[in-house]
Amino acid sequence: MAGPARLSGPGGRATILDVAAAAGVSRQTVTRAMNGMPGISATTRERVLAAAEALQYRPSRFGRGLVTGGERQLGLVVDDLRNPYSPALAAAVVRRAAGLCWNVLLADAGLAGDAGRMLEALGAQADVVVGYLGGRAADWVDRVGPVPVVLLDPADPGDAPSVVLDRSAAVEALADHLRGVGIVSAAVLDPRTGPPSPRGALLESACTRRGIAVRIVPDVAMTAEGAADATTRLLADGPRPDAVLAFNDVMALGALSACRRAGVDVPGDVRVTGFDGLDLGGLVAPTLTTLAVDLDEVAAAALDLAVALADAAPLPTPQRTVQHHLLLRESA
Amino acid sequence: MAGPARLSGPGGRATILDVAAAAGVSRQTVTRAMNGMPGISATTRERVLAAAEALQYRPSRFGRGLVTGGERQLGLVVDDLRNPYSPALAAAVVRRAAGLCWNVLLADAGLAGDAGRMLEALGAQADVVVGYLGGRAADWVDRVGPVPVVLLDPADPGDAPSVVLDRSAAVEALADHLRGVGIVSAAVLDPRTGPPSPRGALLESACTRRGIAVRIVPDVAMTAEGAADATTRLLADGPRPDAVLAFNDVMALGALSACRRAGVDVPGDVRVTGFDGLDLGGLVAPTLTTLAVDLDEVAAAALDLAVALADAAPLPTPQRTVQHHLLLRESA
DNA sequence: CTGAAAGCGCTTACAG
DNA sequence: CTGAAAGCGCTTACAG
Repeated sequence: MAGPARLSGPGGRATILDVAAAAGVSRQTVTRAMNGMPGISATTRERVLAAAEALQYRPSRFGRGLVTGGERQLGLVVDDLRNPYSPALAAAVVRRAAGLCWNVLLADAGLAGDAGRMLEALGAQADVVVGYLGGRAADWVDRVGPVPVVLLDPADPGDAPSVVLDRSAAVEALADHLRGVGIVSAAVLDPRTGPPSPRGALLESACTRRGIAVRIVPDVAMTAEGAADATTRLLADGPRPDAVLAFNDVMALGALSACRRAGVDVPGDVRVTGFDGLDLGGLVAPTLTTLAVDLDEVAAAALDLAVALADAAPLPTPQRTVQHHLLLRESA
Repeated sequence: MAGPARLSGPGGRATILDVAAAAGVSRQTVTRAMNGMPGISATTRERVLAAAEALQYRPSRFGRGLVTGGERQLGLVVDDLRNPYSPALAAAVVRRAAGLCWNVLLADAGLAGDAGRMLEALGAQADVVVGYLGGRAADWVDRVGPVPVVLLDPADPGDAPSVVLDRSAAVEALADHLRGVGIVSAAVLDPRTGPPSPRGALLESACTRRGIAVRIVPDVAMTAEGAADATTRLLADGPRPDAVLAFNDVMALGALSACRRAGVDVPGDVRVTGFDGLDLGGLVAPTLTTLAVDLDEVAAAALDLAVALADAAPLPTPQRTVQHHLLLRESA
């Protein structure tokens, strides 16, 4: 061929009119062929499809969406996909969303070079944004624009639509258990600089009330290596605690490997616990005792709010609470 | 207020015209206010924004996209987000895509109730689809529609655009290493029923050529538990192999924990290896020796193809090859 | 600073 | 079986 006619779409892409012209039919005949609709002869269909193929025609999702309404899209913002908690949550959200025929647009606030721009882009394409917005939630909700936002585990929910995680009952249960097995001193591995994190404070209070001495170790990097280093120091210096309570499961895994390397038996010499309830904790030896949350429940609550917000339905209580629970395995 | 006027959008949602009417301005003044454009007085802007808020106005992404072109969207299909390999890949793709200002639509073929429908939905919203389509790749590419597809690690690439993973050099290096440390018999944990998987066949051939006896254990469930069970049986029955080569890292972790429970020292008594190179393998003790692939490289190759396909650029070689490499850690 | 017109690419009635 | 018309909700020139 001497080269196709000039194409009209953006970036020189073919539009339905180009295909119609190439096939010598009207645009609605092209629609019928492309969408497998009835009321078109087989030969016409073939001819149209061939023209579409030759022109590399791909229907515009915008043109089509404007007419059909299109599917709903959920923007999911996670913290850091390299921490296994994020993908576990994403998996639960994706599954639930698929059941509702929603698509999921995934963004990683930690990995994004420019989180603000990323949120704008997400807001432009999603009907609702759900996610961990961390400390800058207020700023970031603005960047999302007029699209409603569901906050996951916000530091301060205020009256914003959010899924609140309640860890207090699980922490109390853990403290009961620790006292029951004779723990008298515990160290808490906390990523927070300065005052303890909410989780750290919860652990400290629950243990202290039961006569367990608590030492909060601040500034621990939120990785397995960070927790391993901190644990190694803890085991080497001064009086050894008989329990190490980590901020999350990944950090608890670091604590476990530090104990193993130091020849410290878990749970014989030291007990170790995490937070989150990842499957990961069942793969190591000893298996990890942890304060778990059912992420399917979190996803269900988030989607529940998201659907209501997308429909602009009135939400008498824009918050859902999900409880953590104590998951006893081998390490404590 | 006695209740707002009837709204014109789908689902009774407000459109730009509703806001214009409520604020007593024209529609392009609403556009200016919503998008923070210049050439509008502060008071008018306030009035428009208030009307938009009252009406819960959210601009249609279709209306806007039709005019502006909108951002590119990549549909990413993964296998099963609960296997850590998928999120590791997704993280790499999301990061790379963010750099290109593409959004990522995430779908899980394993979790989806109806994978065919899911792929149609993805095809309708994405400019390119990238992913693991498994054995049914041919059928599924059809379901995606006219949108181009990049296959990740396809069983049979043919001449379809794809990122091919080449594991052969890494397998040879592993076999060299195993022979070097004196291994004489190895068991391969293979999920495949019937003939061995490509990975299994590669391992078998490389070991056999070096005089290492290989026993392929078929039908092993592709989970840590499945591999642990198979390993437990392997250690109990008959002559013990001195190496267990797992199909992937998660299965290798199962093999490790089975060894630990059986009191078998790794790597002293038995050596264990995996496939994939997940961070996970560095968190356990002993750390996992594995045949790793750089997922950033995979993501870069996939995005490279995706961009070219989205631009309908000619692709002389529609395939990119990424090599696995031997990552020696403690377990072998 | 504000508005009337045109048009983005598609599908949905409706006519023939 | 095929096509001419209308319209989805927005933004981009252009005019005032």
